Amino acid sequence: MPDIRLPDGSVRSYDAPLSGADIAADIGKGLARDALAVRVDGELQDLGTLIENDAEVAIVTGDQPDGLELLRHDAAHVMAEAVKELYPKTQVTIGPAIENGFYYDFAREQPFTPEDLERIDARMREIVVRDEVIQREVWDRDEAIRFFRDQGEEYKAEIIESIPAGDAITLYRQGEFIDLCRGPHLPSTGRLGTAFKLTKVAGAYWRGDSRNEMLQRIYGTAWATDKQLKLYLHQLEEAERRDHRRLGREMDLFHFQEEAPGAVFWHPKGWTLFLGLIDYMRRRQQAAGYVEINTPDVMDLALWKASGHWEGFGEHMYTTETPDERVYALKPMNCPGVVQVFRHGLRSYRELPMRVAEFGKVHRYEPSGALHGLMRVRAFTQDDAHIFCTPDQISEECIAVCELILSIYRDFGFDDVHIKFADRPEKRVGADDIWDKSEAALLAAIESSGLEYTLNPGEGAFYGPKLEFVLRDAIGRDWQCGTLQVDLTLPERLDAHYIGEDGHKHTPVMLHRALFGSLERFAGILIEHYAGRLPMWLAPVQVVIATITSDGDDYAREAAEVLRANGLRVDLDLRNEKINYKVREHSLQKIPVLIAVGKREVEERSVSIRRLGSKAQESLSLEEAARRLKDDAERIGELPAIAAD
RNA sequence: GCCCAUAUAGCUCAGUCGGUAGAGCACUUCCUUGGUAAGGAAGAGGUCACCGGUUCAAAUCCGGUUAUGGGCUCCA
Repeated sequence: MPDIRLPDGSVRSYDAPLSGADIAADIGKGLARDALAVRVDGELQDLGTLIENDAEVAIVTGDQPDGLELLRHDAAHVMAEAVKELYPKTQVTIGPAIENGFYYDFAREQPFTPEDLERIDARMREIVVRDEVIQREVWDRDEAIRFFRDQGEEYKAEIIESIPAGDAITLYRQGEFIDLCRGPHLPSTGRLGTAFKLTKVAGAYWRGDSRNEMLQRIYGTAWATDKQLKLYLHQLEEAERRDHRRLGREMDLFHFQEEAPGAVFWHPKGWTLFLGLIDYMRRRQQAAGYVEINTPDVMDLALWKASGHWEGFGEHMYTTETPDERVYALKPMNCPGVVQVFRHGLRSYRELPMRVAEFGKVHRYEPSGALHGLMRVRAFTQDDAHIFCTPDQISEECIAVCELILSIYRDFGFDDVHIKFADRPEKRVGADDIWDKSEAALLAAIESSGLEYTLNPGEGAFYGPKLEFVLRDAIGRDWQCGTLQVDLTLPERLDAHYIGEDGHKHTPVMLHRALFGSLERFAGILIEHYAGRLPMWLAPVQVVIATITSDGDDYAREAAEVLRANGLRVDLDLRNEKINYKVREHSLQKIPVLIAVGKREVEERSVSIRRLGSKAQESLSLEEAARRLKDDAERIGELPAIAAD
């Protein structure tokens, strides 16, 4: 005779076991209609599962995160059912819910075409209308394997085989379609509703292993209501508008061309942004006690053999062919070069910690399919630094780096940075006890800094564990930017030492860190983050002075000189065009400040200022304007005033 | 690297059944001197990514290469 406690604290007593569906119906008609599943004592279950004892029960609907996830998972099942109906020879594999939607991986010889997607979409809607009951069944493992084998579903059989013998297997049946699934599921296909859309076909390796065959993955998005779906699709379109590749073209920042895949041609405006970032980072590093060096781009391959990079990444390194017998390599990393500077002459413990920065341009032959605008290139500039220190200093230095990174990110308006702790990978150098030490040191640092982080097991660098600072692009793709790595191995391999207090040689600890990570990538992220509307201090052109009639030309030139003398980046627009035209053009170019100069301004020695995103005009004397704009341009860390177009 | 798709003027895109290429914007020149998101006219601009094949004839059909896009794998 269960007493059911509901989320609002109320208790309902029933004199017989009943299901979540019964409870929902008892509470109200609307809830009965919207109910997707039920949470019993915290555990998500099918709506039809009988509740026999006292329990805390919450009815799950599509407007809750876990309800939405169920909906998406069911969308994957319904898609698989549709595909099996339309293309019976296709094998199904796995199909989970993901952020914003779902996918299902299919094995089929012929590729799915966009027309196929339309057919599948239409069939899915039929299955929703059919409102097939979704039933949970418990099967014997071996029987389940036999069943799927008989159906020609080798992949499903393989999945079940990897489940320990003796475990019960749950299958879910909807109409003619039966799929292996842990569940829970919606009570029937009708609950899926119509707020879904198939978005794309892509390749994906079976079990995520590139040695395996490639399956066809169909992606879709699914929501609780049509309104939410529409909103999401609209957001996607908006995000496309801020794609850095598109803005890079529109704003004349950079380009790529076929002769140099994965390498950037920076145009004057883009390079101004790039230099602005370096300039900013130099100041931050100087303030944080770093020195800066520069090391050769091309060095003898022997150096990378010693470091271990050649062994691990030789396939991704550029090497030279010269009249020399020696083979040189284009640097894919800065660390070996930095170590050469450190080990040049004797170092004392008194010099530690020694924080050595380098804006190093590195070349890596990345797989062709990995290239992606500025985010993933084959030639990029790291704001790299290596901190040589004693074991005692690790923790303090790591904490300082974390604080520096986050402080810098805040200056650009990134306040929700994902931090991941990546520990030892399978392919690595260095003894396990060394790894124990460096992992513990990095972990202690992140713990004591109080930052939240997630684990990324086995994803560390080959020489040490790392923290990854992850930022997100316009359409939600994550990119690693900053990184901090503890390395107890490379200094030894590259023969770096210092003389300790005891007068003996010791091997220093080396911390590798990059804050932006790749200048190219960070610039790309920034462009998307600001939707091209860079804050004044970063904007390649900060002010455009536009004349209204040619009578203003001389005064406009003079005004430009005054502003430039105040350190501002100013363009002049003296063209024989109407002011409306000029306003439109420079607004589209996302110039932060537009100054119009007409008869009135010439007479009053004033300027009329219009800021990006606002229609308001402000009239100031030239001197006052110069003072204020200079102030604005020097103000770092404040978001630009972004108004909708 | 793997799967799928795409490649036409600086940009965005048309181009039917295979018959030697078109628009808008941008650009140049001229007219217009206009007060806050597109003033008017004229002109110039293309080895249809590249290589090969089929054909009397290829932007169009076929094969290959390269690059790009979306994913997967990888990312010192």
